[in-house]
Amino acid sequence: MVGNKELAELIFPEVKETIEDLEKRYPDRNLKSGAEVTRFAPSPTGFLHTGSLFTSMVCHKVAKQSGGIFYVRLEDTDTKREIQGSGEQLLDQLKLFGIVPDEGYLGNSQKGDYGPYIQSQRANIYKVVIKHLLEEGKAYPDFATPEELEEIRAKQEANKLTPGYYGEFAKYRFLTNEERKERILNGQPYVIRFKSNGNHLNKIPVSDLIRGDFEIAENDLDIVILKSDGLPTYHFAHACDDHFMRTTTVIRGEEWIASLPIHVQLFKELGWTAPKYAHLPVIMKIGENGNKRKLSKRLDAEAAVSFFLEDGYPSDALIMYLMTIANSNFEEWIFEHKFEHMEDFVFSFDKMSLEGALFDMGKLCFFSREILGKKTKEEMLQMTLEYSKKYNQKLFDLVNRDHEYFKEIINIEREKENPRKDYEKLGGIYDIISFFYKDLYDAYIKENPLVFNEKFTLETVKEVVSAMKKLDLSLDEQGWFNNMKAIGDSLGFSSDRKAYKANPGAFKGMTGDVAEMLRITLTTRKNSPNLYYVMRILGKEECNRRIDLVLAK
RNA sequence: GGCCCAAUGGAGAAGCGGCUUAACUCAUUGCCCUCUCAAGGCAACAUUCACGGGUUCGAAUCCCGUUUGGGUCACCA
Repeated sequence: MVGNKELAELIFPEVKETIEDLEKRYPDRNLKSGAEVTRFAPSPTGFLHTGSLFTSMVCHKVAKQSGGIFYVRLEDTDTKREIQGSGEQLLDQLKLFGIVPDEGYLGNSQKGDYGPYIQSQRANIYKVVIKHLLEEGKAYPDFATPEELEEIRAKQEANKLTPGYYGEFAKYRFLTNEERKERILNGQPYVIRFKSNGNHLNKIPVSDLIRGDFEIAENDLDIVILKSDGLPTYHFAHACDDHFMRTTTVIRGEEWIASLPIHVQLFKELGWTAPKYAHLPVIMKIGENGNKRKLSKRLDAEAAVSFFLEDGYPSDALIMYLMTIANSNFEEWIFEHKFEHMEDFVFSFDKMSLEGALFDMGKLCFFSREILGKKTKEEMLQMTLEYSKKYNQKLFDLVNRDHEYFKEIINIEREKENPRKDYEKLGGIYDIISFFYKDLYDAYIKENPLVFNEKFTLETVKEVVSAMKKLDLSLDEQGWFNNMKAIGDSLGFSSDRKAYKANPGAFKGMTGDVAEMLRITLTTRKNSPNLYYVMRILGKEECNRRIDLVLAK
């Protein structure tokens, strides 16, 4: 007669520790009441997803605002999908968004008393727990081959039964320990499954911080807890790790709701208190078929956090945008606080929408312009340098020609009450400011025709532009403008808007038309920063040189 | 298909039985101001809350059904 203990010993002869040992090694955290311990638990399977950033932001926020702990745990149990180095990159990118773990996996190192924080290094911990389960008869080795599993599934489908390894279909759960021992001794491969005592006809109450209370069918599947490679599955690792790492609140995507019965059961059978759960809605996008679907890394550029980094959206803009999705009252709050100190905002789960929001690029751009507009010229220089060095060589070289010149340009109508907001991302700066640089302007003029308002003949344009050479740049802005108005008037361009509107036929145009011609001449574009400052930066000589260039065309 | 969740404008949403002729923000459109933008100011944009029933003196709010959308059913997480 082979007992459970003997079987457990046969499977895990090297495991000497007990659950009690683990409980002692990982004692309750000594935190003030109300302090939440949260975790972000990514798999090193690729780059940081926007949805993961969203989740980690919420985890981080909840821990920080409660005086708790936020840690990162690397879930690298799927060795087949693992991408080398992606764990480090995940942490690097998180950091760019101000999400820095208090403990756990830090990329190149680990920190904290509840580690290791990399699941593949926790194999012995899982084995201790599984050995215990084996001893209690709550787990068993399963020798089913993929073919057998497929057979079971086919049979279930043919009979319109729920697919899965459960009840009578869980054929190896009925083996005697003798039979198990024999197969193991024969070297037959196996996994360890949890022996479910649930019935899917029973409803169990579950609780979610966002969705409230509801009922789900009890789990009756004998789920795999230890794969044949000796590593645990997500469900089991979740129970063990979040128990021994003393997580108070598990915050994860809503795709996990369906497996909640498994987790509830695992915690119950292990005799542990389950953590609180918050299942976050997923960020969506309208798909090709017109329906909503999850942001897809393969289909949607904005699904990868690197996309925003590469284009140079400021990290706080993305975080602010994500927070508006997370908490509906955040927007009003951040407006009141003039887009500053968002760390003071108090997040709450019940202000969270239950439905997945559509990713709104336009709104992100709004936040981005707002934030970039508030930076000082020094900050802009630093940010642009930092960004372009990594992602935009062309811009990097341009800025490095002359830092002071760049600051002068970028500072036009900045650092005032209502600053300009025409930079929506750092990556867009090059196109907006390149005309300031003589060689780039010349190169452009050489290759491209300037497009003036077709209302006016080329002769008119030349007449006006040429007259602009007389503009006095030593005047202040108002004086300069009056100067331009006067010149315009003398050429038949009304400086009196009302007079012009009352009798448009009496004039060639308005001062606005004059300004536009000059602007296009000097900047090649219809839109540019404040013309007065543009001209001051360019200097009288360069302005006139450009005018002559255009006149000669 | 089974199970679970959800449904307010172009988007994010407030709303928790009477204070709602549905807040706020983005977007869009018009007007004012204006050298272009930006900013600012003023308007417009859901006569109605997916639909149908019910409860109630009273429903976007509660209940039921329908529809639609999302999630999930692995030795992936």
